[in-house]
Amino acid sequence: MNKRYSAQKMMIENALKELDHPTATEVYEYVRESYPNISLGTVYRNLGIMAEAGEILRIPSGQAPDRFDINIHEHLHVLCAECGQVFDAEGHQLEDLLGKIDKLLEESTGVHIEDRSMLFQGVCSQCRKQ
Amino acid sequence: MNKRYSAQKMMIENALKELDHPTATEVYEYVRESYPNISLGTVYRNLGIMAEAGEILRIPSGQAPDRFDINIHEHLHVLCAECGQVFDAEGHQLEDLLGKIDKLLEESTGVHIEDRSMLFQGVCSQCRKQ
DNA sequence: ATACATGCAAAGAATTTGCAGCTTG
DNA sequence: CAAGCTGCAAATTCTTTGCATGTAT
Repeated sequence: MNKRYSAQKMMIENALKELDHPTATEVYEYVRESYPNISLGTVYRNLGIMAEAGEILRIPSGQAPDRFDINIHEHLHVLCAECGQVFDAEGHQLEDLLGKIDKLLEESTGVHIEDRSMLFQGVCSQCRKQ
Repeated sequence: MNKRYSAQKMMIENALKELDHPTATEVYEYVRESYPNISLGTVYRNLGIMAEAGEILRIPSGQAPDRFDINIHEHLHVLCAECGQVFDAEGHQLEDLLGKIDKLLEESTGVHIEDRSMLFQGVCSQCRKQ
């Protein structure tokens, strides 16, 4: 999967680093500034491949376009339902709580938890003011 | 929001009770068996309204169609990656931990959490034996 | 009555895909 | 050179919406 390293893929990776949880279109527009020839299809293709390979994270948001995250590190996402912005959260307290949840779930369901995807939603402080 | 109680809405609610986390299309097909005239648009419209009103849960899944859950009650889903079985989990300990996570997130991100969708994955005890 | 809901079909948005041509190893 | 990737555009898939008509309160 993704054997060759194209200039496009590098630019897409770079865009993911520069932008904050961008959508495919946002990545497209960012890369476009320095490389106008790139196509949206290529962006989608690469994001899909990378997400599939576990190199990046896909954040589904239901009614809005998916967002992508280059941060693989254990952390949670909080999505503002109003403006669509994604906030990151992490910390040892959070990890602690998540670990306890895993344990509870393993006890009650017998499933050995290996993976979790969680999305929290609400309204951010800025949107609440409006 | 949804002032009138149409036969269609009742059938959609019933479908949500009968089916396990169905997609809009699955609801449509279920209702259709007893009421062939219902339209997919109506199903989407009602699911959207109900989700918006907090009467049901929308579960975004990224590349697949969204799923809907009539169970508003605090509970988690644990999916066996091997056999595909979905386990439900709930309890006051779990709620306690989730509440704490909400609080932490609100403190660190400023977002007032109103909704969360979480999916845990692993291998169930039965599949582990094989 | 009349405000709201429906069915239908068309529109819209997000994402995927087929294919010919260019690129990388 | 061959396998893979790109750009383009058309196709798919999921979801929403406009409008004329039906229906619950």
